[in-house]
Amino acid sequence: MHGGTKMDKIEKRPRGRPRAYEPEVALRQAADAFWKAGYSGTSLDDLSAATGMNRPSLRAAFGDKHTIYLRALADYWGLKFAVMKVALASPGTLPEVLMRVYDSALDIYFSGDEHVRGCFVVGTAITEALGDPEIQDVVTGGFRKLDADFETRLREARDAGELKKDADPEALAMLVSATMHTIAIRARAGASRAELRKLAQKAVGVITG
Amino acid sequence: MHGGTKMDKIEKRPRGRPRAYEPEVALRQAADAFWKAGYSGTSLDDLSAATGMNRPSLRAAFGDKHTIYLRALADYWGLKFAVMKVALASPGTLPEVLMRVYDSALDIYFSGDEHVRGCFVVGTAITEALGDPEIQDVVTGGFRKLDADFETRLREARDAGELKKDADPEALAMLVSATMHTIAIRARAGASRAELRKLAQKAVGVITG
DNA sequence: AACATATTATACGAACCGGTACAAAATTCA
DNA sequence: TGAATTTTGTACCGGTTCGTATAATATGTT
Repeated sequence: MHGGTKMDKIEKRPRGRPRAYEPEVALRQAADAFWKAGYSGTSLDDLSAATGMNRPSLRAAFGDKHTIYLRALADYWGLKFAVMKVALASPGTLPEVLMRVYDSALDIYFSGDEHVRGCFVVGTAITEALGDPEIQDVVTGGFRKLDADFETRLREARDAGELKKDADPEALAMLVSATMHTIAIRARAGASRAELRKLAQKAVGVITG
Repeated sequence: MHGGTKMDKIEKRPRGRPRAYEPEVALRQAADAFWKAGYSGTSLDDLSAATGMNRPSLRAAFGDKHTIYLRALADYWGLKFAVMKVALASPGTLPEVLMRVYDSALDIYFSGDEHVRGCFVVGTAITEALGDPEIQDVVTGGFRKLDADFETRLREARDAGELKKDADPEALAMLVSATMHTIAIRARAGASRAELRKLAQKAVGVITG
């Protein structure tokens, strides 16, 4: 539970008073707070309560509220990219792979300790994106990457004969993303995991012909 | 510019000091403010500035912040339902009708005086839905209605021979909604109207076979 | 033991927040 | 003209928000 993966932190302790938190853990807890109530709906006191750190420590460790949010957002994209990469590279037929994509996404959307959370980007960044170019850029970049990854996999499927020869990988990738987006939205709106999985199955059925 | 549509407001003036605003106009201006920055990101002072009304008047006329937001949300759904109904009942082939659906939605999403706004629900209500059951219910109800309207139209199309006999109207309706949702999200993330229209065309192509 | 260093904890400040009391203003009615 | 009625505008309230200055604490170094 505490064992290190690489060198078990034999790093010489730094000079002063030791930290009372682990940066990675605290940042994840901060992200959880944003995930629940959004950027504007989360105060520094909320972050303080979520992490156990007081405001000055929070500031010293991660910067101001905006910076903390951007870090949480970047971490979320990192997780999503990694999970999607694994799912897209998994073996099986195209429908199986796509269902693995959606099941992996649902794992994230329903990863809250008690309740649903939906997608961090759709649930918190989309609202802020209009008035915050920095957030907007990160969001747009992430969508572009996922679109491209889906399209690549669909092109492979077409070339492997899993789709009709005249199938349009770009168009189908848009629908794969669209299905992801509708699931993200509906999760936050209260739909059950079973319901969303069924939706994904129907979408995959149409997309793969 | 000021002429009435029905009876030109010959209604006898009420007793006291006359209102300095038109309730419908003010409510729309308040909705615009929420639309830009979200529920948590909009203060009563913001609403006051947007409507020209001071806080006490705002309160007396429409209730507290939460109530004002719920009214704006209900009005938005009303507009969206009406516009979708017109588009779905319009003449033409199924692809033409669906493109009219998306063009109508884009009319709303790009109806801001200066910038894009995206979908009011996706852009502002989804973030709050998790922690606000009242908002969540309204959002879910709206989605359900639109899903049903799309499905009805698709079933008609199938029965009219515009879709394969074994087409699944429910599955296709999910994809019609999903495409709407991805457009709503991407609009807020900064995509251009032309780009989104192209996306819609590709999606309609796949959906209608 | 004394000092240097890094973090934590408390407390403060200025601005903002949602909401409201109260007086001033504008109108109708008698 | 003056009373009644309704809205507006100002000012205030308690609480929150973000940020920071400052003191206390816990460690390594000499």
